[in-house]
Order: sequence, then C-alpha cells, then structure tokens
Amino acid sequence: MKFSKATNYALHSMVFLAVIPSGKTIGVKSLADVQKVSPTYLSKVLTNLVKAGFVESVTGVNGGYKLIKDPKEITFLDVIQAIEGKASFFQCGLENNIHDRRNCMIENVMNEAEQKMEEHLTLNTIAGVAEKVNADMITHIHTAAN
Amino acid sequence: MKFSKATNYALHSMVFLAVIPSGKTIGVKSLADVQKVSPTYLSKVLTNLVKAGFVESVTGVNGGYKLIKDPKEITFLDVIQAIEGKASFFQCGLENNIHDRRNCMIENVMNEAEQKMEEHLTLNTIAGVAEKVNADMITHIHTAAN
DNA sequence: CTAATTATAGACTTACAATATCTATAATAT
DNA sequence: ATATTATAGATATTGTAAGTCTATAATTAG
Ligand code: SF4
Ligand code: SF4
Repeated sequence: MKFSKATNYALHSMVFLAVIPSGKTIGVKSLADVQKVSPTYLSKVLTNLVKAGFVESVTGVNGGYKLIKDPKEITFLDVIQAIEGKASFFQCGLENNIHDRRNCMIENVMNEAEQKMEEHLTLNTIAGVAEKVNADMITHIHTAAN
Repeated sequence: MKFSKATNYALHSMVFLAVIPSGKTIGVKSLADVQKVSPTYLSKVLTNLVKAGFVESVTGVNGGYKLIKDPKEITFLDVIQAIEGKASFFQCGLENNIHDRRNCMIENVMNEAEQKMEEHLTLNTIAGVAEKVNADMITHIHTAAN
C-alpha cells in the first residue's frame, strides 16, 4: 500500500516552505522544478494545502506560496489528510445482514493498526524534519526575489 | 488510504476457513456467495493464499479450499502482504541528486509509521478473530457435503 | 470408464481514480 | 498597461484494480 505521489509532493513542498526565511514566498514553478513535476499539477496539490489553512498564496509578481501556520503545529498526518482525505483502511462492504455487525473483529484490528500509524504521524511535524534537512537541499530552491 | 477489496475478500475467506471444522473444505462458490463477489474473481484471490502456503485447494467433486497452516500462526499482515505485496508507504522518487539522500527524514518518519501499523497487524492472527466471530456468521457458510 | 464437479490459468474487458495538460480568468506588482 | 503569478474548470492520459470469459486439468461419484 502506498501513499499517492500528490502526498509526496505536498510533504516535500511543506518542507521547502518551512526551511526558507519566514515570510518569504516560493513560486510554484520553483517548487515544481526541484520536484520534477508540472507546475499546473503541483498547483492543484498546493491549493489543497491552502484550503487546509497551512499555506497562503500570493498572486502577482514575486508571488507564490508561504506558510501561515507554525510548522511545529503541522503534523505529517495533517498534510497527508489534506491530500488523501480521511478514508480509513478498512470498511465493511457487505450491506446484507450476514451477521451482527457490532464489534466486527476484522474492522477492529484494522482500525487499531491505522491508529498506531496515525499516532506516529501525529508525533512528527514538518518543523521536526525541516530542521534536520540537509543544507544542500535548501540551495536548490529559490525564493521570490523581493 | 484504503486496502483493496481483494484484501478484504482474502481476510474474510481466511476467517471462514478458520471457523469450519478442521480438515473440511469450502468451495469457492460458497465463499463467493456469502461475500457477494463473483466466484472466478474470488478464485484468483484465493490462489494467492494457496501460493502463500496458508490454504490448499482440492479439485473435483466436494473439493474446495481448506487451511493447511495453523491459523494461530497466520497474522493479518501475512494475509495482507500475500495479496497486496510489500511495497512500502513511501519511496523517494527523485533520481537527481538534489541532496544527500542518506537518512532522509521524510522517508524515516513514513517508514516508522508503517512499522507501527505492521507491528499491530502482526500481533493479531486469523485464529484470534475467528474465535470471537459471531456464531450467526458461521451459519452462512456451507462446507462440502462429504 | 464416463460424467459431473471443482480449481487454475491466461486473455481479455471494464471501471475508476491518479496523474497530468490546456486554457481562460482573476489578482497583484512594477 | 504589462508582465507575472495563482485558480479553476474542462479535458486527456495512464495505470491499476476489479471483474469476465473460456479452455484445461484434476478429482470423485456412479
Ligand atoms: S466480519 Fe466485519 S467487515 Fe466482515 S461483513 Fe461482518 S461486520 Fe462487515
Ligand atoms: S527528502 Fe527524502 S524523499 Fe525527498 S528527495 Fe530527498 S531523499 Fe528523496
């Protein structure tokens, strides 16, 4: 089971946004270049992050995206759910009443497993990885001139 | 993120196989009926469980499938991986050398999260859920006459 | 031995969501 | 006024999951 490419792009974009000087913007072109993805597609991904309230977009010359929420407060799970939604691992698909569905053991095990995963993704923030990121990663991203 | 329907079918089939009297077989038709899925498709799913060494198939009249491994020894993760493979949550997709890839923090967090999930799926076995399954579930499945 | 039953395998189709592109529009700075 | 930037909607492409169809092989009952 894999997370989508969109989620991958979103996580990387958030890290890039977190490592640049606070307040500066990065254009989608720059973010797209470094991740080898088309700007229009990445733009759609980033729009989800805007809607989630993590970043803000600025149109016009020297515009782009910038963080508007403290990256210490943005967890991996937050970013993942902003892109993938909240559908859970497992859902009983049988509408017929084979049996009493209360306390389905299969569903319980799966949901608990999902919870373990989510716990860990909640303990790790964008700020947490941003501060450990290798310096040469930063040199590849360009903030707006301004 | 969701597990596939095939995984859902596989888990249910394993539970059904675990709750019937040991040694008896269940035909794919019966397993398919109760899960509202086509027999030919379910057959493909079950073949993966055969290849994984959990069940055995018996052709001919009164044939079908039966467990050949102690369900106490078959974990949820075993079944899931038999169907979905072992691709992990996250993989760095950038071949260019943006930066030093050793100790990628993003990948680390994701893999740790996956590990937490897998730990829990390893602690739970088919036997574990089979013994807690509601009795009326069993009445819906039919073993070979024999 | 024959016929019915059952699983297997391969080729094929269908359905659907992820990924991506294109274009028109709106907002902003210079 | 013009260049620059993001947004949104329509559309196209790709890839994988899901499902079907058919021929074949194995087994058992009679
Ligand atoms: S065992 Fe759980 S998932 Fe399966 S049909 Fe029952 S309630 Fe639904
Ligand atoms: S941050 Fe990690 S996943 Fe991203 S390009 Fe670097 S090594 Fe790959």
